[in-house]
Amino acid sequence: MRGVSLDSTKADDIALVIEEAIVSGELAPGTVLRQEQLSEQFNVSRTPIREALRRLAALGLVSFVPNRGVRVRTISRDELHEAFLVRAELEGLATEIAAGKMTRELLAELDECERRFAEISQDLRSREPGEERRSIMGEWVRANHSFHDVIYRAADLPLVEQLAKSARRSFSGPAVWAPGDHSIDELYARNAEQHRAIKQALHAGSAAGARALAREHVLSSFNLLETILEQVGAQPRDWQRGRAARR
Amino acid sequence: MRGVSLDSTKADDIALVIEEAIVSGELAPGTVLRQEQLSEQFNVSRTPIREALRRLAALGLVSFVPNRGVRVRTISRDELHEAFLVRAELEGLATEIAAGKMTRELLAELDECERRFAEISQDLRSREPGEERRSIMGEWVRANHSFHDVIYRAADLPLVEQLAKSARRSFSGPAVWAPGDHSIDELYARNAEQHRAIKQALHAGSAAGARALAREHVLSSFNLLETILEQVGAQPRDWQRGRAARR
DNA sequence: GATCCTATTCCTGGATCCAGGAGCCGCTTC
DNA sequence: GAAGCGGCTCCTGGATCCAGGAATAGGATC
Repeated sequence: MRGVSLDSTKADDIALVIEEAIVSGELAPGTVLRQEQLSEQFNVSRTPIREALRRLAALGLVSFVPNRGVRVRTISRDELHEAFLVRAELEGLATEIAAGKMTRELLAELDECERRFAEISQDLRSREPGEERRSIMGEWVRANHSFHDVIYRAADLPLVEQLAKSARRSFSGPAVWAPGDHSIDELYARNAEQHRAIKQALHAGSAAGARALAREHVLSSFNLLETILEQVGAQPRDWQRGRAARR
Repeated sequence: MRGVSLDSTKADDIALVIEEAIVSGELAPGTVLRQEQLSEQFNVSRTPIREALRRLAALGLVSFVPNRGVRVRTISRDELHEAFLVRAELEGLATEIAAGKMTRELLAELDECERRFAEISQDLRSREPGEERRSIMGEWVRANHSFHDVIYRAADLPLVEQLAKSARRSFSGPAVWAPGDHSIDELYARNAEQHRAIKQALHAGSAAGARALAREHVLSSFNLLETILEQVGAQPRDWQRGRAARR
């Protein structure tokens, strides 16, 4: 395994790797995770694997059925909606608090992130759908996160940050929408505009404005996302109790 | 162990018991949890204990230091504040959503919970400080929870509910404040009033009003709590890396 | 007498082993 | 031919065993 940090257990390392795989969409929702398979994949015994899976289960990334194993959690549209509602409130809160704590350095950093994000958004929209677009999309997601991370840093609310990120995690965006779809261009444009507005509100020190903007930013992402999902025809499957149910 | 539900592993059962012990304050913050001690206490091997501890660590109830064990998480005033901020937003959200979904049955149930809560609050205030007061306080906490639970049930937002409860959990109220202290009588009175107001807003179907009331309800609890903690003189200890750090 | 080094002990993390539950397949029986 | 029953296999959950890190106490050295 690359990057095994000192002062961490194998279980923790493995949990992080699996988590990353789930969030990135590499492990599709519904995938069954076999302890033995994972243990040989990571060259460890099943013990740390089980501890890692316990952790992921507690975080809600996998669902756990006693004596029957774990599988990557599928998320229903309702749950997705809820996750966005929560994020909207928490990001609103964090941004409100941040408004009163922005230093000159943080504002500069925010400007830079905003600029970069706008640049990448523009870049993305100018490209034709295709494979190279997918790679840039990774950049886009990262830039998006950096922007919000600056705000979290300013707000200095670790718990809020952790919860919001965990809610953000519950939806592995790029893994779902088709990168070769121009209908998300609207998302790029709108998001960039919203980031700009949030940035300005923070410059102005407007706590209430920043909160409202951040909240709407998240909610509008959900609305747009929902229409995209409808077009793509994503089908959230219920899977409790498994395979060829009946017949 | 009492109440081992079928279709659950020992690790899960144990995690729940320990969680309860932590939340109720039976296990004081800072307590070191030894695997072997727990294993003989529950009459199991260390394996399920470790899995239970992993789960609690993921939930944030204990902090985990590799090779050095776990201890019950101490919470700083800042963290406590944050937890209340989060709860305020989430309860506000849930209550807003609930406002549009209240059925006749739910309203009746809410009335009953509100009535009971007011009754217990009144009962508590009329008593002199003492041991019997502590037992009633348990009733009070339960009644308080039931009231909010009705709202969560109406809102039908499991994720929000889960997160809010986890935030609520982060502070084990009755374990901290002294039951023989009349300064919290104000809390009882104010909480009862606020419950009544929230109930009325839900009857009126006022989503915005219900949200604001619920949010302020939580925030005001924190404010009052803070003054009480100051009186009691609670001292949140940092403990990272243990004891005699450099004299 | 104080400090640094070392050995011992304790405890956690990981590996391996064993028991039991769940699904499946084939056989039997009606 | 279909349904019910019993055994087989796979896989998880739990117990036990082993290795290594951390703290401590004791001794050696300055």
